[in-house]
Amino acid sequence: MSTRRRGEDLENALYKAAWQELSESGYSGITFEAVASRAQTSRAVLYRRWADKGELVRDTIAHHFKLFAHNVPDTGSFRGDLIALLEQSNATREHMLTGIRVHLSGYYEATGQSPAELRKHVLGDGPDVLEVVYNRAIDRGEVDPDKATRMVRKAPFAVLRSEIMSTRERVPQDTLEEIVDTLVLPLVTPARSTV
Amino acid sequence: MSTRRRGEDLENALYKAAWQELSESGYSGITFEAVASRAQTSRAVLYRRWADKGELVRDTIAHHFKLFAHNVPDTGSFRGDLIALLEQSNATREHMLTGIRVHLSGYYEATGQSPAELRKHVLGDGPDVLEVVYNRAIDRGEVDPDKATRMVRKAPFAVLRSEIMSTRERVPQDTLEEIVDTLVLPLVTPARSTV
DNA sequence: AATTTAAGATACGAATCTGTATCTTGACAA
DNA sequence: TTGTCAAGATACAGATTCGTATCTTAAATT
Repeated sequence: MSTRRRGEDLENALYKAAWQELSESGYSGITFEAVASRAQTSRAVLYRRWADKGELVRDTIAHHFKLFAHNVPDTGSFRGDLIALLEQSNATREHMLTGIRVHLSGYYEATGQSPAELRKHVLGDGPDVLEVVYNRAIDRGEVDPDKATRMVRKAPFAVLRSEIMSTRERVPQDTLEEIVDTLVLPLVTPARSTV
Repeated sequence: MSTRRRGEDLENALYKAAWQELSESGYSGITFEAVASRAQTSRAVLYRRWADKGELVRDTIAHHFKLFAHNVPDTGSFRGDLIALLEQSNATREHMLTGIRVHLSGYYEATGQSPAELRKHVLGDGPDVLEVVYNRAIDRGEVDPDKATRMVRKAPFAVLRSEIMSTRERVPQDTLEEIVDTLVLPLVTPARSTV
């Protein structure tokens, strides 16, 4: 009657359940019980894979973000690229990693790990996607390198994060475009006069 | 032997303990047990005041932020006012309310309250401080009302929040000024030509 | 000084979570 | 088809938390 899941199917179901529990309850609130129940399996299945909460949480976070490795968008325009990046961030909720840090206060204490270690474990240390996009835009003359300060570059992601955190929802496409059009472009576009 | 605390003394000790537990463990992790223990009293004392975790958490948050009511700065310039607002936010960590929202995911589910309701309970609903500052600046001609969109107004606080969340520290004054000078002022300052 | 109030200690049964162990039975491979 | 492996169910003792109830004894009030 009931099919018995195996391999990847099962694994994915476990991670999905664990992620949901983690999002709702945080490190201190997540339980093997709740994860097993949500995944419609038994705790034994979980204990075969993870010895304790620390391992479960660490691997769950890593798995979740491994699914959504960022790729460098190439839409032909800076505006398009940046919106695409925000879309990725919006869809994959990678920014939640920062939010989740609040959620994980107990994790660091319990495991003795540092946020940096977790970040490395989760994201690896590849090249900075955002920098690629900006460099291309500067080459094209779409962006004034002097105006695109560190602060300005970070701003749209900060705003997106803030938006998500207060609504707890995915941000609509309009808003992403509004962020780029009203916040970023006016700040980084080179003065038209100097041609 | 041991003096027995009463009234405000006791109340403050309870709130302090509860806030610390809340910060570390979040809504799902906080327990009457732990709070009582940390406050060096017994659970009975807590149950006399709060019927359940929801009440305890709600009042704890409210109490914590009531200590830091915002007042409207009046420095004479828009730049000064905005920096002052950011300083207040930076100092009182009111922005943590948003961060804590992540921490409270379980709270909303458990109580059926909305973030807006909690915010109202915590901050009351006085006039919007930020709006006062902007209106004054518009009257002075320092700010172009058409440029100061909702998104632009929110941005500096989003950036500050983001900065805090990733460093878990208070943001230095330089950074606050950088936010205002490189992010906000260039966006909202009226065009000089139209005089 | 007498009275009232509530702090703080202790105990309770119920519920939940932990970690482990055992058993049956699908799913897969040889 | 047969054998192996692990999914999933169930049970266990121990720990923790819950909510309540009871008792004493400081600390305020009268």
